[in-house]
Order: sequence, then structure tokens, then C-alpha cells
Amino acid sequence: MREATDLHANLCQAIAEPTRISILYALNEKPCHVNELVDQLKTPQTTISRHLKILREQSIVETQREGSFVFYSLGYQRIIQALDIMKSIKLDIVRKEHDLIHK
Amino acid sequence: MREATDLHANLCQAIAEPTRISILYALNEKPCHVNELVDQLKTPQTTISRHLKILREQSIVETQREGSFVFYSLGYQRIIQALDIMKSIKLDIVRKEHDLIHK
DNA sequence: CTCGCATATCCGGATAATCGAATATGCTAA
DNA sequence: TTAGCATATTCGATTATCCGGATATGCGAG
Repeated sequence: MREATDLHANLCQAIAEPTRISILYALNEKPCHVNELVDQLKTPQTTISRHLKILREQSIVETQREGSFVFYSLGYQRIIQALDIMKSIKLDIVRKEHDLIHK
Repeated sequence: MREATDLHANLCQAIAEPTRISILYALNEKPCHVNELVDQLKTPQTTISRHLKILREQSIVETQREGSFVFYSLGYQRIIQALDIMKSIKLDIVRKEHDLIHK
């Protein structure tokens, strides 16, 4: 199952980057065009477009042209469920570390 | 929330690698010591230990010494839930691609 | 067609991840 | 103590990832 695991890892890899995580949560609120993401995340357009390309290549997001704008939206809403689980685990870990330090 | 997102991404990053995914699924079956993983995954011991270190640093796995062996186990079982969601999404994507090709 | 905005790609350079052999450390038993 | 197995770390080399400025492409308005 090497190959399947590689594909699995590729998908995980695609969401394992701070800017891309922010993009996914933003798109979960509502579909956006590129410049909305640029403004919202205060990140250069070049950088946003590069990350969007990575998400597109993994089919995590979908695009729809509307005039000169390109709207992005989540292809699979349950990617947010997976991210939320990871977030809650991280929260548990941080809390546990904090408790250890403070006796 | 840049910092929180970075931590979130670090955790995601730690699970986004084929060998580490295989290790996590193996540990989900049962706790193992290092050489069991080496045999099971047919991967050099150096490589396994390096990946285990990364998982340890993120508190994803826990260790317990027993004599000269070190047993590893999952620190948070729900990491498997997150991985399963990602796997099911990947499966959907692959199926969709397949359907497109075969009309 | 041309202009201008929206978006995508190209480029070079910096940083980080991966590998496995070699080597070090830790523990047990004799 | 020493021998030997289990595990961890160091090393150098390779490969991947990231950044953002510069630039290219796509589309609508005029």
C-alpha cells in the first residue's frame, strides 16, 4: 500500500501549511475571489495564488470564473472536520504542557 | 492568530509523510517497539527512529521503556479519525477522476 | 485594438525535509 | 567489567518547499 499511502500523504501535505490552513477556513466561511483572500490574509497576491494552485492540484478547492474574477470554494467540506480535529488535539497538547509547567 | 495557525500547521505537517502515516496506523493496531515497526514497514531503523522522533516532538506518540525495548503508542487516538477523513476524501477524488476519464 | 484590473506563472535564492550509513548511547546479562 | 542487542543521534548529500518581485495571461470596458 505504499502508493495509496503516498497519495494520502500528498493530500495531508497540501493542508499542512499555515497560509493554506487560513485559506481553507476563510473559504469555509464563504467562497471568495483571490483578492478577497489577499486582503483578508494580508499576504501578497503571488503567494496566495501559489497556495491556491497547490490546493487546486489536490482538488481540495474548486474554481468558478465570474467575469474577470475567479471564485474559489471548498471542494470537500469535511476537510474542515479533519482540520478541526487536529486543532483540538493541538489544544489538548498545549494545555497539558501548560499544566505540567505550572505544577 | 498567526501563531496558533503555525502550531496547527506544525501538527498537520508532522502527520503528512508516508512513513509516519504508516507508523501511526500500525500503532493504532497495537503499541509496538521500534524493531517491530522496522520489520513491519521494511524501512531502515535509522529512518524509523528519525520519524518517531518527529512524532514524539509533536506529542503525537508516547513512549514507555520496558527493559531494553521502547514501546511506542498513540498519544491521541483521534489523530486516526483525522487521517481517515483525509483518506476518504482522497478516495472520493480518485474515484471522481476515474469516472471522468471513463466518461 | 488598447487599457487596466484580476489572476497565474516564472525566476532566483533561502530554508527546511529526507535519506541511510556510520556512530553513539542505553540497557541486560554474564 | 565486557559483549551484544535495542534505540537514538550525527553526518553529508540530495531534493523539496517557500518567498515575493517581475512578468505573463485572461477578460471586460471603451
